[in-house]
Amino acid sequence: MVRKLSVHAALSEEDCEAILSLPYGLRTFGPEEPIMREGDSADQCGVLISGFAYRQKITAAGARQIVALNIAGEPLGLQNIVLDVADHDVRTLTAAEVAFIRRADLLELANTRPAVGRAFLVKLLVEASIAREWLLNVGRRPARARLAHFLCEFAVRIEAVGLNDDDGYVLPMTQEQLGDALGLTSVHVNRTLGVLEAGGLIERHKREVRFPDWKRLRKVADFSDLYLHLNRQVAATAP
Amino acid sequence: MVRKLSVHAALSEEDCEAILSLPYGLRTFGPEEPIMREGDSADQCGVLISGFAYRQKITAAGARQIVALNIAGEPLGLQNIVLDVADHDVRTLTAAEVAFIRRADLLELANTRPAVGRAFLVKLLVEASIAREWLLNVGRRPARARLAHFLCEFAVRIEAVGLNDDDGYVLPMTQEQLGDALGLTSVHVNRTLGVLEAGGLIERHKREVRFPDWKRLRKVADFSDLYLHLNRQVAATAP
DNA sequence: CGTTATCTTGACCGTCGTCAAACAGGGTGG
DNA sequence: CCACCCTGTTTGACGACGGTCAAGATAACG
Repeated sequence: MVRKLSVHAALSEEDCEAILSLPYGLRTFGPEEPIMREGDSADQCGVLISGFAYRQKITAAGARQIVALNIAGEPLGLQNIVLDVADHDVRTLTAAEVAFIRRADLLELANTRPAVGRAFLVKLLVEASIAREWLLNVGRRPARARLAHFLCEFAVRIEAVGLNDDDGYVLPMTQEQLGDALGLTSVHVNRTLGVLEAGGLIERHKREVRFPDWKRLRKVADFSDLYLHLNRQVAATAP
Repeated sequence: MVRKLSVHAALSEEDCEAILSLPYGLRTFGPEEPIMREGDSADQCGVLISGFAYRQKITAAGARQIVALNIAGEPLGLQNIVLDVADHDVRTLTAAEVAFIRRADLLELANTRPAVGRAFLVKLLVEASIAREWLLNVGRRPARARLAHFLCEFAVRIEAVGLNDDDGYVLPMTQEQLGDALGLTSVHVNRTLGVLEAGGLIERHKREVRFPDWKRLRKVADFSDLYLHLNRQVAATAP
């Protein structure tokens, strides 16, 4: 279950068990509930066991930007390992379960089992890479490509952990949340979805999205999965 | 000199010397030269000894987004420690010197001296935090606040390493680069600079910028330096 | 069934982009 | 020393992409 963590770095069975044997507290959340808040000084890290979560920042003017999406199996407050104060909110998107692990335990584990520490580091770096791609997306792509890119990324990411109903998926978010992730308004997201649909690039029933012409969508989205670093090509282990 | 690295994490003298004693290759760059390219599989990391650098990504349509800025003293290709292929370009902004260190050496050092590994981790996390703030900035703030925010961040960051000529600084970049960092066009950057100047929020002669009313600028920019994690409040060391 | 959140659609407007030209400054070479 | 060019800055006119406001249509939910 938590083994999805090993998507990026090869972890031995022992490593996995070591993680699973850590003391943790399991909490259940409903949809749209806060997990951590900006300004919190947390001494715990979380692992998302099931469901979806997202990270957001808010402008003084009240505008919201969703800065990351998290899928079941991904760690949540990894920042807290060394930074004392959270610089953004973490919230559930859907109902979700989160396993909280004490920072000290995690640090110790990383010390005794380098492969585990490595796995966390990879996760961190991939998240940073995704943030950079989002920056490009929000800063430089027009709405249609921007939305298409998001849909592609989501497709690839959930397929990597086997959560997709093949050929498509149901988006776990409202159009308003979609807009907040893309730097658009919900109204414009709605219209742009319509454009993609009219162009035969997506099909949808309610929140379910399918991709009748994946190749063309990728092209429109200017999507390449290089930045997701899915190939597991983790650097050679230390000497 | 390289000691600026320790801005975020307390490093002992020994740690610093251990870093300095690593074998490295020093390279000198002119302005606007590539340091690493997307797709490269580098086995080296760099430390920016002097000058400024930036990271960029390019759209298929040719639009550029600058996704990060690097100041003298900051590490450059830290991603390469565990990720095999670079997902973005790194280029010099001004003339600069870069010390290249082999990945293996860095990994070994991080193993033998936990404080050093910790320092790198903090750097990584702070960079990720900055990326999130940029995402908020580009996605949700109008041009005036967006530009003001950038100017504030730059002021605080270079002051943290003592590179500012007190009360202001000279921006090491063209308005076009500024636009590419902010998701704007150079034309609009120019006009927005004019607006800030007309409002008495900044003064400028050529590329030198001064801040006659720092408090008001901060307010307009909606700037809080929390996300820069400058307070050195690094989490308690491992048990 | 009523109540609420979400989606959809329309009309209108503004911020920002595009295209283009003029201008300033700094190097270079004749 | 001046003509020349190249890069960067500034300014104008115009247009478009996306935002705002508001209303109606669908669903979800008690």
